[in-house]
Amino acid sequence: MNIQTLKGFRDFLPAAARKRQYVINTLKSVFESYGFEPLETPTLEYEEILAGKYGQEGDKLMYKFKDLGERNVAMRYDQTVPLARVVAQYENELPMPFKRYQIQNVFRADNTQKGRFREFLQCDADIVGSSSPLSDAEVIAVAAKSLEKLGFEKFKILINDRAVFSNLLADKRQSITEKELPAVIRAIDKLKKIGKDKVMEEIIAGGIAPERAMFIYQTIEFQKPTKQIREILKLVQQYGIDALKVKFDPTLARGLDYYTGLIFEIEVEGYSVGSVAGGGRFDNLIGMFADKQIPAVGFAFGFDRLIEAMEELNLFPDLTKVSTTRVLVTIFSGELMDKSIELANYIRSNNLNCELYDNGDDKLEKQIKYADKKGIMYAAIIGPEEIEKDMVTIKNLRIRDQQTVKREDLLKVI
RNA sequence: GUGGAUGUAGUUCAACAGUAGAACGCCAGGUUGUGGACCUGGAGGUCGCGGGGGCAGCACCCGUCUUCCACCCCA
Repeated sequence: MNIQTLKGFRDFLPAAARKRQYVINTLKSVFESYGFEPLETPTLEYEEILAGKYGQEGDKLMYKFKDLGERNVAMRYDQTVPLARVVAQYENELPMPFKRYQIQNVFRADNTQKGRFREFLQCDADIVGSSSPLSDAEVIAVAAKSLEKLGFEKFKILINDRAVFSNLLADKRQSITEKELPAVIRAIDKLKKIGKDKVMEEIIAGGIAPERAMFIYQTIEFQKPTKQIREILKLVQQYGIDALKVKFDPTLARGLDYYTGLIFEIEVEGYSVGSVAGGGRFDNLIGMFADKQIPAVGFAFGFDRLIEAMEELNLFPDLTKVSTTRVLVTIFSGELMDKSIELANYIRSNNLNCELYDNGDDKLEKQIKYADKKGIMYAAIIGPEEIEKDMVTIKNLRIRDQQTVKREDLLKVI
């Protein structure tokens, strides 16, 4: 038997898991401060719910199988389609607008690569049922405030309006068809990565004549902000986001086909791998299960990139390197074990995380080594000397210092 | 799905076709009441897996899987 994790799946050992939870908790607190509420949906859905919602590629990458009841099921592929299902299924029970955040794993049977896994965490926040620009501004603000809360100082919010692209359709001179548009958008989306020339090549390769491709490209490049965008820009500032951080970028495209209005991406200065968040308005998507269209706007954090960027910029507080255990109570000997158990209970009853070493036969040296390795701040020792005086020795492993105190005074020390 | 690399001790890596090694980590002792240093000793390897040619394979050939990187696509 090979002991290993499945391709594209990961373990998170305590040090890494703590960091992830720190980020998750921070995001939750910001989301909730704006009135977003948690939503959880099942890992498995009926296949027909998910099938065909993500295009050809998506169908290929979806984990699908038959369960023991012979039902055709598929694993959560993103959080937007389940959201649409929930909105349709509980339409009358949910407050509208429905503001929810969702932080769950999604599964894609994609080939692995740097920063790409088969199970990964998505952090979405969306507002369903509002077409107000205030909602557009709010999701941008929530994303920006989240980053600030995590310690990011320098980042850039690029925003654009998909209308820029749909206007191309209306423009007779370019005679671009609805069918050609997604490919053009995908090509332009790569601008930063591959440069203008390659983008032109790709548009042309998609079957559009060179002059026409150039015309399309230039039309986009010199677009002015739409009225919607100007409105949103203004509101975002009122939400307390530094205007210098927000920039209109007509060449911002975002690959996903379903965006209808606002689109935005956030790039962190000093982290070049890519954007850490992205989102936009998708007024025609939620309605795929309901009997009517319901507008929506939202965004998602690329969780792994967020972690990576924080790592590179050193934004994790020391806390995340430290054990959640505050005190390790050592056991001096089997005979004195009772005293240690009692002490551990006492510390715990005072709301401090306290761990009792679980083998009284181990040497004190080994017990303290354990505490040190685990990053525990204090070690408590109760031996014959302490018992005689009815005291306890508390050792600070950080500053290599220790003192012997009365039990009542213990809490003042730690 | 396509292409390129990769796999040897817990970890990071060595080893000309001819007896598998180092560093760090781990364990024990030095130090039977005290962690990060030091000294001494020790344990630990189906050389990813399967096949092939060869007197002989960790090394060569084929297949397969893993991991990594890129493309496609995407977060």
